[in-house]
Amino acid sequence: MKVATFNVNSIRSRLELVLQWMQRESPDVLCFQETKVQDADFPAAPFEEIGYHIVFRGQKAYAGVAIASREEPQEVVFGFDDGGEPDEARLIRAVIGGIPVVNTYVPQGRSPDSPHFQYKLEWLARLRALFERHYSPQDPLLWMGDFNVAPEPIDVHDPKRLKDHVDFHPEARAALERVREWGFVDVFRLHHPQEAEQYTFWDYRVRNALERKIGWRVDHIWATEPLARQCTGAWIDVEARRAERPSDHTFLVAEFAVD
DNA sequence: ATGGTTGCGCTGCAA
Repeated sequence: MKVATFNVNSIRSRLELVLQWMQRESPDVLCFQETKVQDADFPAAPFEEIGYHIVFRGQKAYAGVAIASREEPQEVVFGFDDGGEPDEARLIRAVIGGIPVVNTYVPQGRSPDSPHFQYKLEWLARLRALFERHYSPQDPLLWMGDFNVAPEPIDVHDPKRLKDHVDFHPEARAALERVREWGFVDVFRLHHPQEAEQYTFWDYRVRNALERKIGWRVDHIWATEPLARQCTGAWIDVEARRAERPSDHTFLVAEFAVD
């Protein structure tokens, strides 16, 4: 099973890039974030035409998530079910080919002194509680998406300078670590331990960021142990960031030896 | 690089 995640930064602006990538790479599951479109305007037909099911939940202008899959997704649920703000445009879960998949667009947080940053920290705590409620670390489970956190110093281009950035803040890293402790393995790091300058996001505002290696590894594919043991490889498709009208993120891919 | 770019949807906001 081949799975991938991509923050598209508008599914409508990135439609051709995405469809071409899918036809070339033929993933079984592809999770999207920042689709930036309300459900009534989501371009579902093009995905169906190339042989994929697509489920999505979005809103006007910001956020929005979707999952494309070869097999029909089962048990599709949007948002949190803990009685708080469901935040449906940031969280989709489903069971695909018998494996539960959770796709998240974790809130960015804007700045460390902002209420939005507190919301981000709470959001990650709520997500751990959701994993505790619905899943077991002893069973196969995939968590993938834009986590908006670079876990370790090796995952950013300048860890000293970026320590107060919301995507590399000690509190954000600790909040993500709390979720990881529940029972996840970062399958990219599993296959590329200590490999530096492996990024999935480069800010549009930084000129020649890709060439200058000014990036962040904030998109992730994490699996529970029994599934991680079956992971045969993981990689970042840097070429897709060199496309004509690229997203500011790129595709992260992983393969598993399961049917 | 306390600058810069992109997308949405119409004016400035989010990232």
